[in-house]
Amino acid sequence: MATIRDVSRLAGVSVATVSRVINRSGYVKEETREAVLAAMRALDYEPSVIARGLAGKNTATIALIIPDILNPFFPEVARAIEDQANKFNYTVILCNSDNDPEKERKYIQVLKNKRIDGIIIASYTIEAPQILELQREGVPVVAVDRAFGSHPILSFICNNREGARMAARHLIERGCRKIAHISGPPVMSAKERYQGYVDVCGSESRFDPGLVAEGNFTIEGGYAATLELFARHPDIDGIFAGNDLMAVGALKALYQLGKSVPRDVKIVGFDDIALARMVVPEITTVRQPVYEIGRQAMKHLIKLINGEKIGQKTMRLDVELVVRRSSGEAADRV
Amino acid sequence: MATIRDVSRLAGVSVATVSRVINRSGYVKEETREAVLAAMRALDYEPSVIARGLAGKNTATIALIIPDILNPFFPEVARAIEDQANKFNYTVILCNSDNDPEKERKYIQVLKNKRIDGIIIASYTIEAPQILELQREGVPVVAVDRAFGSHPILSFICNNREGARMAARHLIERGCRKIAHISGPPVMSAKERYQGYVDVCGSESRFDPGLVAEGNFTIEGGYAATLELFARHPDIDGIFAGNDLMAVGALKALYQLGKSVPRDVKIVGFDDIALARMVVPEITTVRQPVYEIGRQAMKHLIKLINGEKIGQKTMRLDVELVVRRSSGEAADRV
DNA sequence: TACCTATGTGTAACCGGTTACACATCCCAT
DNA sequence: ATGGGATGTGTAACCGGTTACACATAGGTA
Repeated sequence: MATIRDVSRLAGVSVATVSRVINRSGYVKEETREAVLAAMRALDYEPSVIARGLAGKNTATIALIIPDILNPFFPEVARAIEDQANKFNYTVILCNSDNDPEKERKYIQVLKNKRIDGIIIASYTIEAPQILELQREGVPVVAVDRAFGSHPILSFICNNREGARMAARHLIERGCRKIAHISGPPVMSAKERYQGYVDVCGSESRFDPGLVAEGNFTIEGGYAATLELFARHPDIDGIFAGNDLMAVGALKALYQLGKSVPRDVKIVGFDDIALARMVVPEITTVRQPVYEIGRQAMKHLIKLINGEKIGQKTMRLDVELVVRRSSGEAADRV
Repeated sequence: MATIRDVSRLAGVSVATVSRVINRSGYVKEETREAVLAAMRALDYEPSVIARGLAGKNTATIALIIPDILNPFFPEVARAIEDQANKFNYTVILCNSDNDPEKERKYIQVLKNKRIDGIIIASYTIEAPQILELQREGVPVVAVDRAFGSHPILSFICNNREGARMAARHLIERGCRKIAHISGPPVMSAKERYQGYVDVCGSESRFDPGLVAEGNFTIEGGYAATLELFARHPDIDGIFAGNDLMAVGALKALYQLGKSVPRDVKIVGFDDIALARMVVPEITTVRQPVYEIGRQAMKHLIKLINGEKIGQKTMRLDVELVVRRSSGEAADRV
């Protein structure tokens, strides 16, 4: 690998000049610039990221901290971010935090030590003070799937409450009279979705707090919650699950109970992960613009890295109801 | 952040001595060692990974190159590797290559420039020469889910052919008389699985090359292949899909065709990704020890990084048949 | 006693970039 | 003519580690 001194020697200039050409900084005569570029090409030279990192420049590396890549929601986030990062010649370090604050802290420590340029974080556990501390230390941070109230933290999140309302309204329109909700764990997005459900169904005459059960955002949780709900209310005819995984769990439970979806019970999920289209019947769901969230997160992280002053607050993206078979009217063999 | 010179000053020794303590290299008097350690603790010192990287040492970073994290097989690989890497204080850069050789080449270029310590690669497209070239340049490489014949390349892969035989035999045992195969794209693992299927079913009197269709390892592919197969042979009663995704596609197609699984048709997949347990009925499949493959890959990559001389060849791990509902005998409402 | 080896530590160069500062021109306004 | 800003380039220090080499001392052996 050629070094900057090799280039400077070949071009007959000093390393400072080569550096100026590379960084488009300071003054360089056009002729000199071309000579340097020619030398760089001739030597197939590429500046060492490590060396520039040490010299205080960017390392062209960002970190993505997520709870668990095995949760099918996160590969979609990761892919969006990786694509976007790639476009800007950034490289992504993947960190699974398992929602373990200790693991998170350790990771952040290591990442700072590696002088990564910024962090995109999707975590239920991290709190505002920790992020503000990072910012103070000069590490740009963008949050996704999580908001931090009025703290000056840039975060991209979807309109959970409105999405939940759309889901509930859709079930009502499809003729459901008794609509249950499988909620996520007590984290922001789950709470907002619950709120949306209550906005629409809370005033119904048939409403009952027993129509809500917690499913922890997992298939198993959705399965168990569904069994629990039907034990309490055998006449439930609509389920709004707080995410698609739990909707799939509900589907399995209903199959177990001998109920037909959508004939006997209609289901709506949230997120629109690929899994929603993999099962039979395909699941009606509220589509989060995950790819767009990833794109925006990365785009803005780069702005922060480049020192642009941008307003740091919660950005809400619109959701969209995607109607599929699980809430369809047609008789169904399942 | 404290530097090595801060530590050396506080401990009253030279930076060389501090470095010796950090790296357990050379001679250091026990007393001195303790003084240095105390100073390090007092200053909350951690050596800069960037600086050691520049000075020719490891960067404690490895890269994982996979085709696409959206393919549900790869999050499982990624998680195993990340866990293991973490345990040894390594950090993982995630690279989606989309099986695009050009993208792969570019990534490898960037990774070399970042002086990563090694690469774990799962790619259908990369060929032996490129890996051997990397090795020559001093970059340790381990392949997973892919083998390179007799080339001195360390790779971890499962026993595809034997697994396929187990799947086919299982279908026969469950009473299937006409067993079709949905094959993957023309890559090594798919070919081996196809071979295993032929080993068992090729000699059956009812065997016919028309019982094989290609499904490209995707749900859509499995779906289309199934429709195609049944158009040719409406009496197929068993399907061995080359992976779980295609098995799920087959499931959807059979539902479409009004066939009941497992009553009319039994299905066996391959891999045992989480999805196999998410659908109804759950899919019988040949379990690849993905986590173990990841563990071994990382473990051996570290050995290579540390310069240990280890035999570099293909390591095959055993598979296991996991019987679930899709090949069960009970009548089924699906 | 003289010499050798093992032990212990410091100095300074080096990894490959960036950049503050110095210095030299050139051109223009006064 | 002259002072001053814009332009152009080089020298050398610096980022924070590693390590070759030099040097000092201690203990053992011939």
